[in-house]
Amino acid sequence: MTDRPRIRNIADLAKIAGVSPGTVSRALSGAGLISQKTRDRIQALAREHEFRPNIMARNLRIQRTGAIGVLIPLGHETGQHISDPFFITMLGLLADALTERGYDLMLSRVIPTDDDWLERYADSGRVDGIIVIGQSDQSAVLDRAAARYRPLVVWGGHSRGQVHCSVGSDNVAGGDIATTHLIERGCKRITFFGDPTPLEIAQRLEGCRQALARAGLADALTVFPAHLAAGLNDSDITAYLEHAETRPDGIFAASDVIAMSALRALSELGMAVPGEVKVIGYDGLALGEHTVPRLSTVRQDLTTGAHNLVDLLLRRIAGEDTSSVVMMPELVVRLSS
Amino acid sequence: MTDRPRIRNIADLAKIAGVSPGTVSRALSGAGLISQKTRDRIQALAREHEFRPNIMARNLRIQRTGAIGVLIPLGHETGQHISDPFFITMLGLLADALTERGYDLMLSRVIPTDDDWLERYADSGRVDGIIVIGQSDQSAVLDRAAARYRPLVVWGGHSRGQVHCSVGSDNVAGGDIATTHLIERGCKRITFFGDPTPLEIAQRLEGCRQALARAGLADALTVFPAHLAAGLNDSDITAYLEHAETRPDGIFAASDVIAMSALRALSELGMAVPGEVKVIGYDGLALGEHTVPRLSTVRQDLTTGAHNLVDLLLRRIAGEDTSSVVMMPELVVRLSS
DNA sequence: ACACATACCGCAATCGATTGCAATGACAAG
DNA sequence: CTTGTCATTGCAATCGATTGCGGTATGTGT
Repeated sequence: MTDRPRIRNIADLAKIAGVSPGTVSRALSGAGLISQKTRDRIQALAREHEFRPNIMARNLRIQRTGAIGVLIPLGHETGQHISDPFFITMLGLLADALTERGYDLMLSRVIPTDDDWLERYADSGRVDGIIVIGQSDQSAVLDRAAARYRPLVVWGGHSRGQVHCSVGSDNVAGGDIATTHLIERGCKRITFFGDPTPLEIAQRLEGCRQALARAGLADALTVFPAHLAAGLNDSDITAYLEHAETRPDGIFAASDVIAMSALRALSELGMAVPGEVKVIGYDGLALGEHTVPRLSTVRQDLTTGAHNLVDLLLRRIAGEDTSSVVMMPELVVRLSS
Repeated sequence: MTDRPRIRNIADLAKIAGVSPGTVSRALSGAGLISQKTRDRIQALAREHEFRPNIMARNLRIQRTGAIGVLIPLGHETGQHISDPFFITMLGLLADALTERGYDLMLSRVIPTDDDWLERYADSGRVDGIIVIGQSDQSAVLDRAAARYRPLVVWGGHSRGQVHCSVGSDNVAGGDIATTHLIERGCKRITFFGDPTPLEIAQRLEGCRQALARAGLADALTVFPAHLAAGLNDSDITAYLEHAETRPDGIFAASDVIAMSALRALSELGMAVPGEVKVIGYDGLALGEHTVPRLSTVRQDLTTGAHNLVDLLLRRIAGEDTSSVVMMPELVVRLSS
């Protein structure tokens, strides 16, 4: 074999090819003026020696990394895990969307301790742009970072006056849709399951109130601040349903995960769904298709959501200015309501 | 403000600090001989100007990236999505484990078209090490890459003679445990739900056969090659159960996701679980706690699995030689069996 | 006051690929 | 045979941080 001396960089390859490093670079990177003959020759040589140019060096020179950071701030609830079905679904979709566009995905879970975690990450030069999943309770941080760092988009609720560019569904409308559906099904005593600390949940609750008010049922609402995290809820929810003074005949869960917990609690208490209690979730996750009974829900189209996030981000990276996108959620009636 | 000229590198900062770039580097990176006084002064200056050293340049010089690549090959089944609950759970746990050890996680979905995707990725210099989740049908590729590229570990089944370092549960034992449990519960007609193309599934089926043989029920087994992907199964499974010549009284599903589909199909067909049919899954995912009835399963401890993966990988990065780890799975009896 | 050790700091090479500009060569027209 | 043109290729600076080595200032002991 002639590849005794391992080829470790473009200069080595240039030496055995009898050309300059610059020529090798042009031959391998595809672009640039170079004769077809030498290009073919050098590419063949590179293949033969299993040589691939070092990406880090390229990144440094080129000033781009080809990677997008996906950050998941877990501010309001430390119990909420990165393996939460919602995050995870979104993550998978983002991975697919970014791969299609030729970007890698750099995942970081963030537990905000200080208030410049986002700016630190942005300045580290590790990524070309950042997608944050969920505002959690970090809106201020997001706004401050967005003012200075352009390639940043956020999945979550949209509020008037926010500085950062966000993609999300209209949570108020979604809350309204869900509640209206329960009302149409004849529910008179509705309980909202969810802790309204994060913006999106608060908006869903607002939509819920709005629908009830319109129907003249303003005081038919109870709010039970269930955790977002799967698993933390189960005993709480069971206890709540068991001891509630007036049992609800309709449950609007702020997420599908919470709805699943509710379904199981109801089943254990022997309360028929949808006979005695009707249940509707929020998100439209795949797991809702597998519950018994199948879960009615308000679907946010996460697939186009992910595509929107990526699309806006890449346009921002290209220097464009983009405004937020609010998508319309959609009622999915299955068997739980 | 004095920060008119934006500080973009340590040379700029060195200039306004009146020292050399090298000194700034030493001051910021913590290590190196430097007086406490200048260190404090320079760090203060850096903070004041919101300067953070460029990671790419550092990576190039240091020859490490601080990132680990997590690859998910989707070889045997294109329908299987990255948002599959199992992948996603593993991904979340890996993200946590890697974060703890100070590494970032670079996610890539891989649809193997050629047979050097792994080596290409390894040589790109983008990451310090690679974790592959699931062998899929790529064992040959894994072995070839492992022979040359040290920092590589794989989640999945272990087979004699494999070259790559793997972490996983003993699938044969797991299959045995599940089947033995069904037998003890009195099942006489057992159906295995799962396509045994991937190594791990084949091993679970083998364990199943082994347990049946031991109990003298060798011909009590039917195999229905259900897809691994959630959602693709539902109509197939319903159709199968409806028309099967002899209805099973015990179902061993090769994954919890398949088991969920089976549970729902059974519920739709009005077959009582666990009364008429007993069901057991495999994996021990959180979603099994939310089904109705709660799903019995064979748990692989994914948390320690993820920690093992990270641990072995970091030791390999450090130059150590490590051998594969096979963890013992554990029976979790809930209400479906 | 002198020799010597010590602690800091600066210099400059280095990591590996990219790219503007200059230089070389080939080839055609005059 | 000379000059002009164009296509290729080489040269060297550059991206930004790190680090071994050598130099300078400071401090100690006599």
